[in-house]
Amino acid sequence: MKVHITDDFDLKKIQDSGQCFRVRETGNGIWRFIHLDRILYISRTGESEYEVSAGEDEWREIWQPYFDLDRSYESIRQAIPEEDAFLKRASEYGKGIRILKQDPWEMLVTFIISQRKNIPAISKSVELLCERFGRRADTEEELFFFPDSEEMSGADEEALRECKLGYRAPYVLDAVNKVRSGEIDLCKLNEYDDRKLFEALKTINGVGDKVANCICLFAYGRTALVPVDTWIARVIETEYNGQSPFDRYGGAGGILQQWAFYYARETG
DNA sequence: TATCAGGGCCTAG
DNA sequence: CTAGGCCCTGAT
Repeated sequence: MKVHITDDFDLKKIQDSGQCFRVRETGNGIWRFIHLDRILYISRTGESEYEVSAGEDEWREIWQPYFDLDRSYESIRQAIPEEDAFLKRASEYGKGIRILKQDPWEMLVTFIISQRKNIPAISKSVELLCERFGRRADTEEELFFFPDSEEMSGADEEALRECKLGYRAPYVLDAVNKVRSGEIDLCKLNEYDDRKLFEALKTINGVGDKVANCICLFAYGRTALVPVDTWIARVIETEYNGQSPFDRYGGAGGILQQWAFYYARETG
């Protein structure tokens, strides 16, 4: 099926934006995305035209929200004043990135794993986790879904360490326990305001400010929240004299953060 | 081969 | 509030 996307949209930049770790280019300009047990193949076929493997209903109900397509990123870019030269530059450089609305459980586990790792190492661990605990997809290529909390409930620390989780293994076990017991209801958390959501996530072992903000932004679409990692901390220090510029942009701070992160990481 | 840093967080003091 | 320690991997 063909779809039209007129707003900023760049598959390669989305893949490299550091919020998703299982997106692959399968060749010939076709990108593969996985959300829960859905797989999407998508390629650009014209100025604002894309070929997608999904039907109309699935596109509208699953992938349109997934890519946050009801929001105009172009107008967010244009609202940045010229005086804010760095963010102006970063937003143009990162034009095409979207904040993906991904599965909360997957984001919780993935960003617990992410601490003190680089992106290739995160991808490796996530892939091992999928192969070991996830369900195999009914596809020609060997492909595994991200394991849900039930599928991971049989995991012990040793098995997780074999997935290269290191000292994070007990953290992930705590996440499994809290979700399986109902102490944390990832679906219910959606009803909380930003602050409550953030605090609830932090009750899980291994979830600090940075990881909690990532989950809020990349799973719950809380675009006002700004994860501060080493790259963003560096930007705030060197470009803004230690004064974070992101709060000035209210509800869009998290989106600007993503442009800044991408720009800083890609250009050194 | 050795060294360093990596999308941090927890615990002690 | 601040300093170590942590388990490894990827990069140089």
